[in-house]
Amino acid sequence: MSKGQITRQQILDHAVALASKVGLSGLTIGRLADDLKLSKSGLFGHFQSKEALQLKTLEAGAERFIDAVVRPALKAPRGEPRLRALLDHWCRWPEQSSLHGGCLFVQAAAEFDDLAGPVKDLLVRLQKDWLDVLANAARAAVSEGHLAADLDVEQFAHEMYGVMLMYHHASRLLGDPMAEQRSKAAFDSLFDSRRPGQSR
Amino acid sequence: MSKGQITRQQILDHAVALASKVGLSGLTIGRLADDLKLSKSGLFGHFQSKEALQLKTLEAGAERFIDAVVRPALKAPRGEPRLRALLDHWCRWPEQSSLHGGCLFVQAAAEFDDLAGPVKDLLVRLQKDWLDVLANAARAAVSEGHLAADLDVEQFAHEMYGVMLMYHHASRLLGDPMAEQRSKAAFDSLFDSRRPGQSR
DNA sequence: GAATTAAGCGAACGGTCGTGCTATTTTGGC
DNA sequence: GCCAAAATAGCACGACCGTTCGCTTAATTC
Repeated sequence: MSKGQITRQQILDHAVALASKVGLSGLTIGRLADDLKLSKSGLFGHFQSKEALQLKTLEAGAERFIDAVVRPALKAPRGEPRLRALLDHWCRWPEQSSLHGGCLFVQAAAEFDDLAGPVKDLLVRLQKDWLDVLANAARAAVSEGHLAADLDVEQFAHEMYGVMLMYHHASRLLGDPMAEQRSKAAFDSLFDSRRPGQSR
Repeated sequence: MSKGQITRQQILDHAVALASKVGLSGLTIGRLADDLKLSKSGLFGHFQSKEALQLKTLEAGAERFIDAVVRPALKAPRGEPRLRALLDHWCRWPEQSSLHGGCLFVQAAAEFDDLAGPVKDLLVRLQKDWLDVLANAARAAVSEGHLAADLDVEQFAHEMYGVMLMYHHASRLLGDPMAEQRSKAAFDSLFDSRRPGQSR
């Protein structure tokens, strides 16, 4: 890997962490350069615009997300254990990836939800991919017999992500010490009400 | 009401709408002044700092929230109907209050979740109040016999807000046309699994 | 209607923003 | 060890940021 690619990677590492705190808009080339002891123009040269930096930062964040959440969860057995692992790893992924500002995507979602453009497009694609991951895991749980055969897996993924979003909100903004417990309970009852043979 | 208070109110009206799009940090005195055909300094004089403007904007948003969500829902009968009304009005409150950028508080939550200071403090207070409203409505549903007597009402409020957050995410960021339907279904099953006499 | 206060304007301040240039240094292949 | 190429620095730019000041105009009070 060439020198340029190395520093580029270092930049993105820090950019992901910084953006999790201040958002992709709050992400600033000057601030980034100061932190990394580069000149503004030197750093700028790696990307050709701020928008490109934002896009690369999102992509880098997605890679870290896969490493911290998706891949580890794949080690858990298909079905219920894997779904639980996805929830667990999701709750821990910001701190585990040293994102002291919480989940990068939750942050970005609020910023870009009504700001059309390439950044939003990428973000939407990533979030849909994530919902697909959840839906596929739910589908596997169905075929394992852990969830009801007639389950709407997209609906399940939707509700499961809702539990995660609320965890993020409660733990980060409200500082609720019961946040994790609450979300686990929410997931439990979500799961329990969809078990096979459940009266619905 | 004096002249000053009138324009001050107009400023806050627009500030709430603008902040819902660009956030409380993206909210800019210059932009605000341009839109309202005021001078920057003239507008600035109404508040003495940007932080004060942010605080007043949050407060103004809270008033509009109460008018658009809480008060209308109180017209519905206690118990299940009122809970459903809270969900319905919450989903519609951004557009109903012409917040084209979605819920001001969801936006602000992402911005300030790790930015200590008076703005975050106020936001946290408002969000806790909102969860209390939900919990109290759930408590009423218990005493009406619509929900199980041993229900953990705070837990219920937590899960219900999660459904709302996911609605916001799905409808605004992802543009999912099924968002409302999904959230209604999520609420239904949340509610159904807590009915009195439900096996848990 | 005069006196007093409030409201708003315009210009300016020091900063930081993203983004261009042009040099200079560093790197890597020969 | 040379030389082209890549990486980085330095500097400047226009724009906008929050904030301050002194001034004018408008509203309120007596």
